[in-house]
This record gives sequence, structure tokens and C-alpha cells, in this order.
Amino acid sequence: MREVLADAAFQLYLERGFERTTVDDIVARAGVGRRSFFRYFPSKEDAVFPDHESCLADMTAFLDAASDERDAIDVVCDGARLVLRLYAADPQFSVQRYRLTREVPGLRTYELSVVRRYERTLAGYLRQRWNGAENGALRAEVAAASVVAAHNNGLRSWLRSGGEGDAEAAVDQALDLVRTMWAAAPQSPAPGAEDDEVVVMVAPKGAPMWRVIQRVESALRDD
Amino acid sequence: MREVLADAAFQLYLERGFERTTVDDIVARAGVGRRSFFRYFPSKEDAVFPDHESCLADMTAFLDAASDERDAIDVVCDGARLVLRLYAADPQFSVQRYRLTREVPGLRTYELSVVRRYERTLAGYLRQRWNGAENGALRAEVAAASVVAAHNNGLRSWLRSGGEGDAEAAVDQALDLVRTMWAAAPQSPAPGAEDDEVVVMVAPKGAPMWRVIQRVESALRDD
DNA sequence: TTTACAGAGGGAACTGAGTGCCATACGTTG
DNA sequence: CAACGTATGGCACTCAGTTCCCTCTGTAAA
Repeated sequence: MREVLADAAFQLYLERGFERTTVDDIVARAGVGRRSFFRYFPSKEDAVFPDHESCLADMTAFLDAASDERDAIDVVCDGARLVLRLYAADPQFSVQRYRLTREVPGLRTYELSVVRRYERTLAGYLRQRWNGAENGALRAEVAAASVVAAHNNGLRSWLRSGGEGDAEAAVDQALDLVRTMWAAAPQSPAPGAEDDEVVVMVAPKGAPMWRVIQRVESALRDD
Repeated sequence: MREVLADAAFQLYLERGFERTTVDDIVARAGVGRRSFFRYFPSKEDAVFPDHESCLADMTAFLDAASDERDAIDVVCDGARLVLRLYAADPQFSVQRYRLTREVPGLRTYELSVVRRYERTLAGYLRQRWNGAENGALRAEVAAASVVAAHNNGLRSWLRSGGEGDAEAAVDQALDLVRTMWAAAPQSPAPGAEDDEVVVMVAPKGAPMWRVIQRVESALRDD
């Protein structure tokens, strides 16, 4: 029933446009009563994103089950990939929905609220993982925003291409940028992980070698 | 008139709650006709954020006028600070609006769309600045998302404190994290700026010195 | 078979946001 | 005075979303 309603709604949105489609139109095509529509979808907009609710639940479950041994950024990147796979599972639908969403302001803002819930979920996980680290909460929110932005960048470029190429590859490349960026600037390390520490060196390219070595040495010296 | 309506609306939202306030209530208190409300605000939500439209215009103007000599990240951070100053200009109002927005889902999603417009504006600037650099568009979106997330983190912590402390300080600290993070991982430099190039070196802290020097040398070698 | 019950769906009527249309009032310019 | 552009008020309409109540169907107990 949910599916019947969502299909009818989506078809009509494509045919007549979102605003020009009334709920009465939808229930007429679906052959059900008007009241039933609002039983399954709290608003007209919800019928366009019928599967995000369960995907969000999947993501939460995935993060809850993730091992603390893994790098936290890697975990949230994999969490984001769950969303990608939801889109990649039905390219034609995803592309049509993308085009529809781009054109309808109401759907755009609705999508923002959906994305925001994913972002908050990822940020919540990172905050817990980085609990106690300096600026843990801040870093968690910035990192979650970065991961979401990168994911959406890759996803959108795939959607703009008409869903033709490899969606995973586009998102992987985008997420790699975030991963290397956060790997190069780790939070204060947990005790017992000293061996994984890295040093990041920044120097003008024209700097004399002795100056560079001096800085490397001072960075490597135990303190 | 705009101000009269916005004030009346905001008062009533605080008194009765957003949902329990009708547009008729607002225009009755403001002493104007119902039709006039929608002339000044396209929706009930808009009356809560009456000044973001002009702030967005200010930001656009600021970015357009920014010198290309400055670091792009620094410029967008300063752009974000324009929003902070808008909030800091009227702490009491900002705090009340923050609490109201937290409680009303409709206002939350509306605020998301406002934030998104700022983010797109910043991303557009960065994309133009990094035009041609590898992954320029991706980096622009991720950086803009980072700046916005950091800004909002600082802003919200100030709002949660009741608008008591120094708003600028909270946001400066948050933005510094993003700035240093992006300063350590710069995009490929524009031609003609060879002298400003930097090399970023990442090495395990326990790595032998000869290995480190080898990598520094190869990085410094002209290609 | 009848009764009691629960849960899904249907439907009428209502509230209230947002829009379109027209009338009115005011100020400006000829 | 007349013509005109602009700001405002008021009325009626559409439609999303809600409330309340009805019917239908399947199920389990008497």
C-alpha cells in the first residue's frame, strides 16, 4: 500500500509537477481513500523519499555495531556509503528524483532535512568516539559535515551523469579526500596507539635542505 | 511595516508557540490587513528570519570584493563571520530565536535552507578561486561545509550559553581548526605563484631518518 | 452461529496557510 | 483636475493536513 501510494505520487509529480499534483489526484490514481495517504506519509514531500527512514535506521545500526578498533573516519565514510548504495540500487528512480528535487523548492528543503539527519547521526558517532579528545565535539561536527559534503558531491556528479558510470567510484574518490585530510591531522591519539602517530611537516618548497631537516628532526624528537 | 509585522509575529510565537499562532493573530496585533503579511513574508517562517536575506547579499558583496591575494579559506571564514555578527548584534533576540527554532520542526528545516544558501555562496567563491586545481569543485564544497559547520558550532555554543560570553572568540576558535586543517593540505598552486608553494610531508613518527629525508628530497625535486 | 473485538481503510467536515483578484487610498506628475 | 503608479485592505478560493466517526474484514471466544 505504501508502495502503491509512493509510485502513484511519484508518477504524477513527474507528469504534472509537484505543485500541480494534489493529494486527491494521488489517491485517485492509487485507488484508495484520501485519508489513507496521510496514514502512510505525513506530507506530500515524504512520498518522494519513502526509503530514507529505514536507511537512517540501517546507518544507526551500522554505527552501533562498528568496531572501536577501526579508524573513526573510515567508519563514518562506510556509513555514508550506505546512503550511496540506496541510490545506486535503483539508478533510474534516483536520477528522476534528483531532477525533480532540483526543480521543486519544497522538495529541496525537505531533502536538506533528510541529509541533516544523516549528518547528525554521523556526528553523534564521531562525538562519542572522540569523547575527551580536545575539541572532540567540534571536530566531530566538522568531520561529519565534510563526509556528507564529499559523499553528496560524488553522488550528485553520478546523478548528473544520468546514473551511467560507477557511483561507488565517484563517491570513493570524494571520500578519500576527506579521509586523507583527517588522517593527516589526527586528534590527540588515544593512549597505547603511540606507534601510529604521524608527523606532518609543512615547508616552503624553496627552503634550504638544512632548514627542512632541522624541522623534521625537531618534529621527530620525543618530548 | 516589515519590522512591525516581524515583531508582532515573533512575540506571538514566543507567547503561544509557532503552530498555535495564526497569521490572523499576527496581523491583528500588528494592526494591518492579512494580505499585507504575505506581501512582506512569503511564509510564516520567514518572519522569524527577517534579516538573513540582506546578510546573504552582504556576504555575496564581501566575497566579490575580496582580494585574490588573500588565502581563500581566510576569506570564506571572514564571510562566515558576517553571519556571526548578525547574531551578535542582538544577543537577546538571537537566543530567543535559537530556543524557538530548536523546538519547532518547521523552523528547523527552514533554518537549514537558510544555512544552505550561505554554504552554497561560500562554496561558489571557493570553486571560482580553486578553478582548475585538482578536485577544485569537490574541495570547495567540502571546505565550505567545514567552515559552515565550524561556524555553527561556535555560534550554537554561544547561543546555548545564553549569549553571555564572547561570540567572536567561540567562532574564531572553531574556524581556526578549519583554517589550520586546510592550510596543511593546500590545493595545487596556481601558475605564477611558484615561490609560495609549500610541500606537505607525512611520515610515521618512528620512521628512520634516511627514509624521511629521501621523501623530502623527492618532494622538493623540481618536476 | 453469534458476539466481541481489533485494526485497516474510507469519508465528511474543519482549520489554516498561501494565492488571485479587485477595490480603495495616497502621493506624484502632467 | 486628471491620470497614474504604488501601498494596502478585503474577499473568495485552493489545497494540505487534521479530527472524528464510520464501515469492512478477519479473528477469537462463547
